Amino acid sequence: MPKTKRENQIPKYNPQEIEPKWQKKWEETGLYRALDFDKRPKFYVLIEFPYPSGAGLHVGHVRSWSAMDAYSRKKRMEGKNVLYPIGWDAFGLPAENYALKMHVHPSTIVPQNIARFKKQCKSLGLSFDWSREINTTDPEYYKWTQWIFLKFFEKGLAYRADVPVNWCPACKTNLADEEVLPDGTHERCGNLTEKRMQKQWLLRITAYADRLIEDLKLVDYSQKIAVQQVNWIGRSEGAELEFKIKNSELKIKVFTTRPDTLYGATFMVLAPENPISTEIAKKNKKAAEYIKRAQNKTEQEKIAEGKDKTGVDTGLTAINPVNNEEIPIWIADYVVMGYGTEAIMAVPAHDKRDFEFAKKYNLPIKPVILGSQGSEKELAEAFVGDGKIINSEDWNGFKVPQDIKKVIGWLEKKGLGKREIHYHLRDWVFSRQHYWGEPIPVVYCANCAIDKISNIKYQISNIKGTDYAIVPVPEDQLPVELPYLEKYEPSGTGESPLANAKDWVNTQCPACKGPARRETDTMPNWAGSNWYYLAYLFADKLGNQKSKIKNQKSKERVRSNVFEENQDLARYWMPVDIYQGGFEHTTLHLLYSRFVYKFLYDIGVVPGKEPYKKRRSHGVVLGPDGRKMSKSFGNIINPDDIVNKFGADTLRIYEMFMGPFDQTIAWSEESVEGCFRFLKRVWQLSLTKVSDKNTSVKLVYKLHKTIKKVSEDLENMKFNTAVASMMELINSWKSDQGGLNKDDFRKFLLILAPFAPHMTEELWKNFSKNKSIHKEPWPKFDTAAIVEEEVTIVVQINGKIRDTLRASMEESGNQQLIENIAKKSQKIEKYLNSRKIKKAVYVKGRVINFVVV
RNA sequence: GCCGCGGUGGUGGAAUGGCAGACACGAGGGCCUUAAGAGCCCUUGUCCGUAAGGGCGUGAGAGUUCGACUCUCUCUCGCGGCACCA
Repeated sequence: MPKTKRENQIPKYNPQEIEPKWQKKWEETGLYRALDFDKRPKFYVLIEFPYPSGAGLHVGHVRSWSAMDAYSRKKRMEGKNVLYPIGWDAFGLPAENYALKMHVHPSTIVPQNIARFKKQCKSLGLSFDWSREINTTDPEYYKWTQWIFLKFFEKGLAYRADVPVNWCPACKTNLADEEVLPDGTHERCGNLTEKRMQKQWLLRITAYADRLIEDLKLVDYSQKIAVQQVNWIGRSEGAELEFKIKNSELKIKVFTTRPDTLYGATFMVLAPENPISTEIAKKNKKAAEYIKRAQNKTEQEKIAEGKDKTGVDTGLTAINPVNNEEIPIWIADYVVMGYGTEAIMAVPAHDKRDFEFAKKYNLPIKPVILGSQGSEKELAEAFVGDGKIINSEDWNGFKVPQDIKKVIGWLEKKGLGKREIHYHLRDWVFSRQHYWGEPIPVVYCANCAIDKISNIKYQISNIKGTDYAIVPVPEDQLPVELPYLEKYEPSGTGESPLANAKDWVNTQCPACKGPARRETDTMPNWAGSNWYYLAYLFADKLGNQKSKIKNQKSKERVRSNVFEENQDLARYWMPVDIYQGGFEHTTLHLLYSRFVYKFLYDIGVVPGKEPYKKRRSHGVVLGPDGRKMSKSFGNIINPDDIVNKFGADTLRIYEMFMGPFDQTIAWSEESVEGCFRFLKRVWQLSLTKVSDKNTSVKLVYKLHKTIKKVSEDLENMKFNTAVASMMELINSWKSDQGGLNKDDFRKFLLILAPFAPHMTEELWKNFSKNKSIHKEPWPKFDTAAIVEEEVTIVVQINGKIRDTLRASMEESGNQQLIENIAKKSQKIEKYLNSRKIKKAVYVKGRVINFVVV
């Protein structure tokens, strides 16, 4: 006896068999290749290219890429020429740390990791255009990362300076401000960073601060992202003023956003790091001690200390430029270094911090702003609201904040101050003391530093008492290749391990041909991702097709400039239509790459001001226990396991179904099974309930509703409800007596295709022998089919639902008729009995509400 | 402190100002099976009630409205960002 009748007749849904088969086929036919200059409208979908870690693909990658894959597939079906590329961001600390841990050279381990990532991506059936694969560690790629640096240098936007940097003792390198979390820890490794003075390369991102804010108007970023960028840049407008120190040549420069409170300044505060503080400390022991103590505090000590303010009176006085009043000068660390002028005029009556400080040290408090209900009595707290200026001679009666402009105008006219803008954003620290990065393409030449002409031409850097000219490596000598180093551990001294590559370091100066030293610092791991979205456009010229390049003579290839030569490609493809990535990159990669693109625009090699037209971020996928996935918690979900057990289609659908795309969500194994069940049901129904007979009116209605819903939801990136609506459809299909007509089933397969590309391709064989479902046009819903013939109208009494009634479309247009039907209902009659109807509100086809008394 | 986002069943979550809880998970019951699994069917916000039916329900409170998960205000809790930033 056969086991059951069914099992013998119907082939089981077997993703392990179907999926690899189609993946192979798609690759062979180049199904997802984007065509340059194609006549169809272009559509550029970008996901953040991964850093190929040793851990392999994360389910978080899958969430983002599957969803954008579905989006890309729909766009293709809608007739767009879609570019959906992938590459590898393989330089940087994580790769190097991993290599150190595994005792394998990064140049060996990185390709291994890439191979694994690639295999995993392919097993998901993502529709990447693999012909454009890029790798930031390829010399043909980083040659152009270096070229961009040279351009920055040429325009004076890359410079070396002694600046306080964030040093990570664990990673043995300095970091950019953006890489340090508010508690002072390194965002990658979690170790506490320290402040150090060090000579560093910086990129002048501050020169672009206003444009980075202003041009957010040109793009569509989600509110959250735009706000965070604006906050980070932290623009504030105000005035800069000078206070003379009594009996001294020194002057204290202050920046204030409240020049209107100038008459209320009762003391001044210098940051301990302010050079004037240092000067004062020379003759004042107490001040010197205080400064020393303040500078030794770590970030965490400062946090522990809270807002409790400390300070020291210098005994000196400053002269208020408006009224020549003499006020004491203090040094206190609540005035921080690195912002403004590192000195303030303190107005305790109208600033919370100054108020606290004044109370603690018994300093005078003088109100100069009167609020609407305010009085001039002793203040219990600082008054920071709007009001009228008082006690301020010429300014009395001015209203703030409106009249602050007038105050600044007044000050400017008298030559006492000027309008000034300050930013939280600081220049981007662009050098790292690590091996695994792009070498910075400059050399240091002592000889050229002596030469007077060169002196004008080059920046001079003093290293250990000797002046060196910083000579850029000429473009035709790029790339400056990273030498192979057996030992590449960071030294911890602040010097890059590259300094040990003597043969490489000692070189010839490109300018004077004399002996010179190469720069040994490398670029941060953000360097390669600054322009990768452009690299995809001409990937074939960036080492992507190695064989081609190796055949060319080296000189030929350096003479050409990929940016200048491929502007037509950039004009065709740029800007990116939608850029999707992690929220954590908002003030890192996203901000950096906008800055770099703007620079490239300024030097005329890219066609627009902004690289990304639209930016959305996705939520993090947490472990099943609701915590961040991590080895130490043992809660990591490996996508391979899910693919092996349920197939890629199930994994993809689950990650889209799990919740709203932009929301953080915990993994749930049981819910994955639910999605697997869904696909199994589709498979089953396709084999049992598809026929040549007409689909019932009800089911046709449901189908077209679903087509409409899925089309809209995909467009709005509401992947979870798109999947839910298809589940609803199959529930109706399952319970429907007849099932779907072949042609209607075909339509259903088409809308499912972006979500479950393998299964739908397999089932599509019944409709087309040769043409892939992914080449088919996106179905349109039939407006006539979704017109309802009958509607349910809710009957309310005073807004409470008491009954529902069915009416034809025609009837629903007649309020009087509906009212009458409703009134006749037994349930309603009960409520209307002996009560007076004050009015009846009718919303056509929806609700009839009787207001009764 | 400032800015932004959010609070809906046992769980993840749905709902152009118009039937709250779609869809899924979990749970309970049943069918099928030697059994397990898979599959299928029913129930599942909560309280009262055998039932019919009814009361209550979207963090709390007020408001606007014929009608509020949805809009406004106040509060509260949670998440994220910025922060002695002058």
